[in-house]
Amino acid sequence: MTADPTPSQPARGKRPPHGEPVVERAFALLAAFDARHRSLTLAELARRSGLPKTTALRLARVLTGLGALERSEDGAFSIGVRLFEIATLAPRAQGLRAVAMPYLEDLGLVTRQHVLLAVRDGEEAVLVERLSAPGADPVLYRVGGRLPLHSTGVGHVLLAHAGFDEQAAYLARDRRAEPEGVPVRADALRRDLAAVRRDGFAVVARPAPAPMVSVAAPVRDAAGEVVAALSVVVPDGGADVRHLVPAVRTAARAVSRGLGGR
Amino acid sequence: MTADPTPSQPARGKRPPHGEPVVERAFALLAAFDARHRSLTLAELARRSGLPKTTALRLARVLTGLGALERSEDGAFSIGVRLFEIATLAPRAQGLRAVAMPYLEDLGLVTRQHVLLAVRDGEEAVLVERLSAPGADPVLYRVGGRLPLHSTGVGHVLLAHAGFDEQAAYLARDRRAEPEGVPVRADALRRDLAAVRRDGFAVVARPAPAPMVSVAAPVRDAAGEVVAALSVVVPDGGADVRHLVPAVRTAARAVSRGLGGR
DNA sequence: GACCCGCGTTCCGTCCAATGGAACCTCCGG
DNA sequence: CCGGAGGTTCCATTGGACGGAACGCGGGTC
Repeated sequence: MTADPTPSQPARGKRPPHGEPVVERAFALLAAFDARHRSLTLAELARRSGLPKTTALRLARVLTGLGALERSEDGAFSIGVRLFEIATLAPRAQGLRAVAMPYLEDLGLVTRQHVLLAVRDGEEAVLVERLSAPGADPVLYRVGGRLPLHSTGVGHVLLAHAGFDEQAAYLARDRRAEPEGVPVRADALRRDLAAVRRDGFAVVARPAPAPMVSVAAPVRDAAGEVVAALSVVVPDGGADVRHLVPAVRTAARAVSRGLGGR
Repeated sequence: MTADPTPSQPARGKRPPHGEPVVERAFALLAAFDARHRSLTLAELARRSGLPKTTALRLARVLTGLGALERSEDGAFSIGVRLFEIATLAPRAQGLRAVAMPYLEDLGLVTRQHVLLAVRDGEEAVLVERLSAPGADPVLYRVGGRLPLHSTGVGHVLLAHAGFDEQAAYLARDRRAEPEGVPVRADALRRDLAAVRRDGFAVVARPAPAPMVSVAAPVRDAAGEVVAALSVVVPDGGADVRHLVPAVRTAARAVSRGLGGR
């Protein structure tokens, strides 16, 4: 028995010392999708989530059974409608959107360009809604996508009203470049944010692909806390955009009132 | 060992013979939320999901860490923005919505009432988008909510183009009442569905709370499969609603073209 | 036509992550 | 002062999760 014709014993099923908790792994599968990858094969899913193929398959099947994922006839996975259904119950996303929608539409009809509604999640803003007029210029951000806090109108509003500590942490670390490599000066940004708090609105210009200007205002909840920001984005024609300020602020206050705030 | 001074040994940590898989339990927590319960305390979460309090807390914390749930200062849980972000990647929900939006808006401006966009999920329709004109009548369904397949315009369209087996199964079993208790005749419904397939649109009246009529048409993908339905809902004034048919069909075809279909 | 590669899938021996009762704290209302 | 409910930590136990091996298959290369 020294010379074994099968040199390696089977050694089936070895769980490696440290596996992340199951739920986190399942979530990693969901997180493997992004705007450029809305449909993934099992192999892609396994690669992008960093999970072994077998584990990815098992979990993906469970998620498919729950409706969180869907599987098309060719075997590819995508995010399921059931997950969308649950996500519509998020107070800060769909809940907010529901009360804001009419006012956003009004604003869109008046300005005939883009209207954005965003909330802050950590160090970025998440776009909750975007309305774009048919003739409007390039498409900037995607609903459900993330925007940087510096360099966008809604970002400035959200950052200006963030908690003191969070704001300080952001300013200390995260002053990367954004449009095409221009670094953001922390002290200039700090002054801007103070002005936003004082004036109740933000105006941010972006030379990026096409020159655009954004006018944004805060949305408050019943407790007076800033919970979202709303903005219009128009082409920067050098003309005066200040005349948009009253409309944007009025719309933001209307939404706030819809939330029970002032 | 017959008379034990401490009658019950500690017996800590007893895993009951059958626990559902972890992922399903985590999902049960998410599924505990609904339109009337968008914010739940730990105790409510445990009750509604059927999980022990301890387990509910542990899983809810994991989900909170992942961003699927959020916890407010008063300790209540709600669906998180991160989950919304992922859900926007669902091709059949947000993906569809993105291409349909402009046409829905056009339709809304023309009819000045409600515009609906829905997909089928099992034996129900899920509302992907709803646009309501400011002056429009009562609010019927919620984005992300579910509609019955019989008794709604989009439902008829989706059911009419469902797979043969699924349609037969639905007709055999599920002819419950809907508006206020009127049972649906299977044979009548079957005739209606045939007409929908033949004519390319559906007209469904509802006496329910206020009398409304819905005109719906199918949306097809690149392969020609019906993947969604789109409709306008207007008050039933006895007037002719047929004049809405061309507009609805045109919009539906425009969306289909946007999906790469005919 | 033999070979290789990548994908999706099933199988199953191993073992650690998940489990939930006990116990403690706090905050109410009576 | 006490009973009840909500939220939390602790921890002994074990069954569900794990993933390498192995297979069938389709498509590309030599």
